[in-house]
Amino acid sequence: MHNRQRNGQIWLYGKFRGCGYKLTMGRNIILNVLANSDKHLSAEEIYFKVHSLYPNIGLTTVYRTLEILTNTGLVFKFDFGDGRARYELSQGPKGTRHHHHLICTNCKRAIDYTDFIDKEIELLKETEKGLSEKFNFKISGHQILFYGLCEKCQKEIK
Amino acid sequence: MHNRQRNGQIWLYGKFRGCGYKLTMGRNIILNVLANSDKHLSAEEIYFKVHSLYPNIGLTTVYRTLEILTNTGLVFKFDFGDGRARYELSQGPKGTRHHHHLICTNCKRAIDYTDFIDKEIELLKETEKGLSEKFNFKISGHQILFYGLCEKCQKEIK
DNA sequence: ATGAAAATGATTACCATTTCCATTATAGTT
DNA sequence: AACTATAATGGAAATGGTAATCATTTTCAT
Repeated sequence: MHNRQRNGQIWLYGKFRGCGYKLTMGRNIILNVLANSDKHLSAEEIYFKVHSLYPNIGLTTVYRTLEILTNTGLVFKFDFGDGRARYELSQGPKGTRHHHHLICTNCKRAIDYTDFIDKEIELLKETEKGLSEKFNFKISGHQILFYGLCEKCQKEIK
Repeated sequence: MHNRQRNGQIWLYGKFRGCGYKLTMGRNIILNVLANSDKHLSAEEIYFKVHSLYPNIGLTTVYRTLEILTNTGLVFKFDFGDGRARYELSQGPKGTRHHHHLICTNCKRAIDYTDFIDKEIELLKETEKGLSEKFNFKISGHQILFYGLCEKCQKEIK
């Protein structure tokens, strides 16, 4: 059992340890939850999932771990404007899984999309280069959000 | 004096009244502050500025007015990820002043840029069209953020 | 000027996130 | 495997931005 937990997300261990952090049970389970779930979970949602697997992990640890993961770049932290942050693993075993988001301004739900990403990425790279030079800004990432009304909310509001 | 206040941002009145809202002193001053200041102010910053001009306007009114302005599209509300929302007028007397942001992950400062916007906008329009169709999503706006280290923080951290 | 409706501000409530600190677990070294 | 310095933990309380409440005041069409 102890072993099963530990074998969950082997590919992450190196990164974690490499930054000088200890790999604890709590952190391991949080990584597992992130890796095995649908994307953009809130801290509280993560806490509930973690808690159901391992009840003596506190919300504090979840927040702390998410902060570390965000700072080391293992996890992306998003703010969709509903007052709670969302977190998702920046890459899976199959490599990066970059995507952008569509946010419903009514129900706050987020849809991921990877369509059109290729063309976007190409433009973004160019833009990043230009911006880096002009503002002497070292760019490490980007976030693209489209706001609007989802199918369901369009009907409800009309 | 009363008159001076009232003449500040004439071009906005129509929009405001057109939505069925009354034009009060407080709202007028908040609009003036937004129109005359550097961009992306937080609610509290707006409150302080408003308060120095007209001390009996409360923080509640600032929040309420900003909410109205955001809902009616007169103001954009941004979330740069530091826990407080930023607000800016969506257009000035000279028309729209759309721009994107560069956020320093260290000092949280935001830089506006309008360079490269044209090419970006073109791509975004295409993307919006594709996404609308695919997800049946009625897109009303977008937000593009680049994260990184500003010139100053690059030196300090190194 | 008048009155219905909307706006106001002070306070309180809310809720996500952080801080504090005494206790416990980790991992490198014997 | 036991030891130890150090980092990690969790519960409770604090924080801080924003929203709700409600009695009072202001706005604006008449």
